[in-house]
Amino acid sequence: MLRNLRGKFLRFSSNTTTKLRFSTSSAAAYTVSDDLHEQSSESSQASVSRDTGDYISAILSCKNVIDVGKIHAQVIVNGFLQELPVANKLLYLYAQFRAIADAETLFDEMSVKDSVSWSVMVGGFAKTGDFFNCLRVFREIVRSSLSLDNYTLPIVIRACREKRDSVVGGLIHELVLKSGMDLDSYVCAALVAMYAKCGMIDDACKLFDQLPKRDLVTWTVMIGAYADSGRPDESWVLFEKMRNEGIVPDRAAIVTIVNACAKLGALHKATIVHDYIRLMNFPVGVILGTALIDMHAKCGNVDAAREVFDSMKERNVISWSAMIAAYGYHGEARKALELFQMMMLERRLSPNEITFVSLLNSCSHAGFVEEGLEMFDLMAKYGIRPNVKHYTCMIDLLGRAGRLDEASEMIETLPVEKDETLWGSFLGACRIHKNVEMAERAAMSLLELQPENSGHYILLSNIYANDGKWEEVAKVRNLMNQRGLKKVPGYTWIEANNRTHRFKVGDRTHPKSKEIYESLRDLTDKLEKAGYVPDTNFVLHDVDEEVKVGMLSLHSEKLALAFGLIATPEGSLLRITKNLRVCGDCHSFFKFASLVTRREVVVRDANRFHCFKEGSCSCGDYW
DNA sequence: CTAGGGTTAG
Repeated sequence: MLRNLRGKFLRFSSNTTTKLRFSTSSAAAYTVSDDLHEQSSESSQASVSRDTGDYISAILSCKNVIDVGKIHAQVIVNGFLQELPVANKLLYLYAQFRAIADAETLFDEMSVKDSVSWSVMVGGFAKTGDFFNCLRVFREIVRSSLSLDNYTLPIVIRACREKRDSVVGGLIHELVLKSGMDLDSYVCAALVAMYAKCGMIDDACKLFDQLPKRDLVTWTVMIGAYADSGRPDESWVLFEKMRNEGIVPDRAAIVTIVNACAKLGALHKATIVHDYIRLMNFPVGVILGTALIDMHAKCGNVDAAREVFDSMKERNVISWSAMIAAYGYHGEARKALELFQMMMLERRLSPNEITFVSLLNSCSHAGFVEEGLEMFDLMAKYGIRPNVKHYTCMIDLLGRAGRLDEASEMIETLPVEKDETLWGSFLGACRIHKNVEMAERAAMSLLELQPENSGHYILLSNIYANDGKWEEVAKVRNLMNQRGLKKVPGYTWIEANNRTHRFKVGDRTHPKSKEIYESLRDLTDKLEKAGYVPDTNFVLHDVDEEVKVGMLSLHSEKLALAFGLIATPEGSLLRITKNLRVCGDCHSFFKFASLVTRREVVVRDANRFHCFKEGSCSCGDYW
């Protein structure tokens, strides 16, 4: 049975066979100097076990590959390469210093190898990011009927995770199950992480639930898995559960939950987590610090983000980029640009492609067209070639500013492959500036790229409807029905009294539903008197104008706002989160609402914040 | 002697 499974694994997992690469060993590059030789012969008088230990500690004290090579030479001269612990330790250190070629040479020369030797080789390839060869060596282990061990398995499972190869990963899982080994927590953690990263959250969850014992790492992996799968609320539940079981988080676990809170976007939870970190006196290093910056920023508190940034003793490019992005989300392009200038003054730090995405995004959110163009040109000076994300920012920047022709020309001459986000940005701009032809083209491209996304069909049919092309409308609708697609709901959350409430279009599930609708009707009346005009261009359905107005008033953003108005005390800030981009009509609705109700409203959508105050938005008209 | 989980964009 197991033999069959091994065969199956080998058939499925090997797509190519590569030959081993040979290279000169570092040991060969050294001659043994007299004093080393003397020292070695001296110690050869002693017992074997002591010498073995001596060599191991000598190897451990190596600071670089050259040191390892020197000891390697001694080991050869004194005939200690037969001692597996010694040879394995040499292998391990070559691998640690990423001298994988040296490790391979030594491995091939070793006449006796044990499971540790093999495991170290597998780990060595993984360390250098060569997951292909990592799995290749593992296949040799499987083929040679050596027994699987709990040291090698986590590494190869991680390799599958990195390669997003759930097929091979699943086969390894099967091998583990059928081999009758005890479920090891290292192996399980790796499997859960692998399934999660491959988007198979249900498999990850199932495995996690089956585990007889869960340690800190398995919990952490599962918490992160939920956050990665767009279910950060469940990350939070799991984190509390873990603590209730008496498990104390370490720094990696804390970073994971901070990350989940960033995705949650709930200010209240962000505060709790940060207070907890202070209470537990967790050292805030670069990684945790950066995660905190990101969390505070995404939960709407840029000042707290900046405070963390300023308090950090050490910062890397990621920390700077996170802080620049933080200002970008909040429409503070000036501060983002200032921060970038400050970063340039720090020698030894150079911006990476993400720094520029953050910068360009800041510019596009605030409508800083010229500055954005300048930054885009600056990329070349740092040897960074724009990728599709940079171009998306530029299309967004030009498009929102109404420079559709320039945006369109950029799309035509794009040296990179266009993705759905890029077309989505362009389409958004076309809708803002009501350019039907260009919108049609963008929607068609979206439909080609993602034929399974129902939103694109609705969008395209609406564009045709606006243009009176009813035959085309029917065609698109039919196509959508043929493919059995249904609409995905857009949700809106609002924080009130330390709780988060969720709404979807036309929601009536909330216990205060009746009051919410009354309040909304009231509010709409007031806003219309103040000058708000419903923009039915944003109703994605082919219905009468009157019906469209009715549909607009069912938008989840508005329900959330109406609820916030009745559930929170006057004068307090309203925090709203939307999982899709807020439409133009709601944007204008919020502007008027902030004027009429004298309430400040902060809306987060697609990682952008819109602060509505006294009838205007922090990002001007660049929503 | 060898092993699992953690930071920035979209």
